[in-house]
Amino acid sequence: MNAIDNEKQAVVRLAERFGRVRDAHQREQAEDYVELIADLIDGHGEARVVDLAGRLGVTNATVNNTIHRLQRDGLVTSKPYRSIFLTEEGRKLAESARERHRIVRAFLVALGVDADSAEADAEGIEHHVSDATLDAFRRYLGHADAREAKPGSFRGARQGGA
Amino acid sequence: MNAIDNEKQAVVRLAERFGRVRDAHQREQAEDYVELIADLIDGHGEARVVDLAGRLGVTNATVNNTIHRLQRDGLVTSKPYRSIFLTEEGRKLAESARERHRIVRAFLVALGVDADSAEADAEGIEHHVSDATLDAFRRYLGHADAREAKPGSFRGARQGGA
DNA sequence: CACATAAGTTAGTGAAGGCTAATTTTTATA
DNA sequence: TATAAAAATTAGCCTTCACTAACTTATGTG
Repeated sequence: MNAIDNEKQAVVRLAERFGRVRDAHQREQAEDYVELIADLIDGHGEARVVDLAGRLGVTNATVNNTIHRLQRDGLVTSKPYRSIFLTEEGRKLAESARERHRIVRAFLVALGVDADSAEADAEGIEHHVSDATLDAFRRYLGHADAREAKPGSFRGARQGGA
Repeated sequence: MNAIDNEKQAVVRLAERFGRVRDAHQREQAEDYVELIADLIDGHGEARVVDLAGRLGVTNATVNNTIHRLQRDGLVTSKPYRSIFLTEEGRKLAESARERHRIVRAFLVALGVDADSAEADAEGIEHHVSDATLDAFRRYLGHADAREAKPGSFRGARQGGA
């Protein structure tokens, strides 16, 4: 019953409570946005439309539309011509998305996938891993760490083939 | 340079050639449809709108729309009020989707994920694994098979934690 | 064979999510 | 401070993908 579990439950409740942000694709987009917004705030001090647009590969106008949806759904706040902030719920969603992203990426790297592919695939996979799978990834990382300590054993052959 | 590689290249060429079926979400939907159509043809002898609708959880009308798009994009053929067939290109796409699905599912099971979660997650993950990651999964399955033969070593602890 | 039911299709609606072009606001700088 | 550039917004358009309701075609059974 740790902090992450609490957040996970909050996210589940959130998903159930809000009629909107209901189907998988919308949830994915919401997660991508709040995760990116959190990263921008941490890295730049603020998240602006133009930064999101650049990183997501869409136009400012598209980001603007999406931000309005996210605001309607209670995940972000922003006043016209000002930068974007996460609500408490948005922050929780971002945290849990980041955590999954981090684990998936680390898992793929531990499995022997090159860093670029691992990052690219983690981006897509993070939205589709159940708790059961995420736990399996965590377990594997635990064992991989243990093997790291006493070298000589198998750790994913033929790294870097792309 | 095996048969699967040839198909993979064909799929890549297909994706590049057709202006349509261009973005990730559409590609995923196309893969889901052709994979399901292939399964239905193998299992029932034919793929009908009503079967697709039932399995995908959408209405007949929605399936109809999508089938028209897939037909436009050269992946399926169907005459009004008749069942649906895959084109050669559709069949190749279905094959490669099935192969990825199979590997992802087997990999998750080998990692200790329960069968139901593995199946559910594979459905989503299969669309997001690069060749590099798929190779890593295959390698792990190879090693897991080897360990299977001489028991006693690690094979994913604490199975069955939904 | 008639006709009820199942399956498939069409028409019309709506939201999501993308774009461009035009406009407004903010910011930076000459 | 005036003004140019950057950023944000709005308006209008498009496709996808979902729905319901109404209709047509196929199918199976009395």
